[in-house]
Amino acid sequence: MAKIKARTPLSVQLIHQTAIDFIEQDGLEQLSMRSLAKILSVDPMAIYHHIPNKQDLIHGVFDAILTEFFEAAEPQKNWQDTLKNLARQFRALAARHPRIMPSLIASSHQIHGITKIIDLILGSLLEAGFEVKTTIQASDTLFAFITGFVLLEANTESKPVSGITLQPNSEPLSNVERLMPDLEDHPFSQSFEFGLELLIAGIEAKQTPKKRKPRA
Amino acid sequence: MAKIKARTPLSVQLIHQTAIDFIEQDGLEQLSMRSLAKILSVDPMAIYHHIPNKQDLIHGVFDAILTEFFEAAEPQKNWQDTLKNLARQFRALAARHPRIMPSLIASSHQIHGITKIIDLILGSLLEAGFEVKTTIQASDTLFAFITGFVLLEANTESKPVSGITLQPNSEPLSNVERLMPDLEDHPFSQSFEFGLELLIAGIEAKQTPKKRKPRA
DNA sequence: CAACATTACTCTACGCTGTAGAATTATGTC
DNA sequence: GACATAATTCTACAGCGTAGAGTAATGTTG
Repeated sequence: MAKIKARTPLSVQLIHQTAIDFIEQDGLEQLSMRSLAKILSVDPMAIYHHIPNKQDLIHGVFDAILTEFFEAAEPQKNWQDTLKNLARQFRALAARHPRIMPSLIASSHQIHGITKIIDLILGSLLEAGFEVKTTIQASDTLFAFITGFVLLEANTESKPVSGITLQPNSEPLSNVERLMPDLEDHPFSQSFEFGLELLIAGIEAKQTPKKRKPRA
Repeated sequence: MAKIKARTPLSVQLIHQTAIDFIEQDGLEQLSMRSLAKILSVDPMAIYHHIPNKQDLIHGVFDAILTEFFEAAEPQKNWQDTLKNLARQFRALAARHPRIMPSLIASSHQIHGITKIIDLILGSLLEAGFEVKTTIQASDTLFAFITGFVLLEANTESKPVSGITLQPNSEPLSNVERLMPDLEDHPFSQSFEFGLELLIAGIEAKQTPKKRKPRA
């Protein structure tokens, strides 16, 4: 009884990609080493020959996803455009991976790629001539806005859009109720651009006059 | 063999409070129905008589925590102060519950209290005379900033502060490395105030002239 | 080809999880 | 005391992550 299966050998990349597809389809909470192994037509423990444990698997998935981002977040011709592009690309990534990004953001510590994003932001601002203090403050603010927005958007989209879950509670939530049609019509892109432009303009206003133009 | 234990009867409140204490001490990932039951000196299944399942338990904990917030987020004498106070109180809540709030924010959909916060923000802006469109955009932006910031702060604090986990990767992360002393010295409060003031000022600038003062 | 070393994978098992359903105990009412 | 109802416990199941030992595939050397 010869075995017919000429199986493609397992690899870290294949495992990551399969996990990404799985999560995007069924959600992270459904992902188990066993369910993943089943898709790979492999014993669950085989995965452990390539990846030390489930946490590392998930972190690996996160970092794999983020490499997509770095390819698109190239520096632009001024720091404003660089940061705007960075923000938009991060949001675009979330649109491509709507079920992975929220978890990624929620556990952003320990993920190398996230530190790299902060590094990009810091670098842009420093190069633009901002003081260290302003740079840190602006970076924190921008990073908070971007990640918070992506999370808000993902959480809102994933909730039963029509017929928002209004518990029969005492308080009326009058504004959300009253604005519900407007809220549903209003595209998140506009809110994102609103906040992004507002922040960049506000940061721009903090530039110390002497270095208005970096030197070019 | 008479049983001596005059046990205090279980209740939803007691369960929630015990869970809160547990999570704040050992982390949400350590919380199981069994570990919680052990602290309550009760069979695990006893909890199910008061709470339908673990998800509801956690959501209950989240909403319980948020009631603390609403007591402190009273309206101030103008919309700017109301929103600043709301933001600061939310951050203060996160400081009091550093291990619960990140998870709360990450799964903010489905949590009634979160919808109530958005309602507060929307209400403040509407009452201040902003157009519906601007109100929604400003609300989304502010909410994103606040939650994103709290998440950033919590994630940063919980990571091994000294000796940041710099993987031996190719890229150097030069800016984060170079600024590390400054980053560690810089208090998050300052970044938070920086972003908050910047956003409120930016939103203020979008007020349509005619309604500069609501009418009073 | 055979013999062996190394790598990749599978099998079995353990202690943990959430929770369904039945059995039991405690409590309140008459 | 008798009974109804509510609160708690017992037992059990399917699933989880993964340790450790065993087996099969592959590569290397004669």
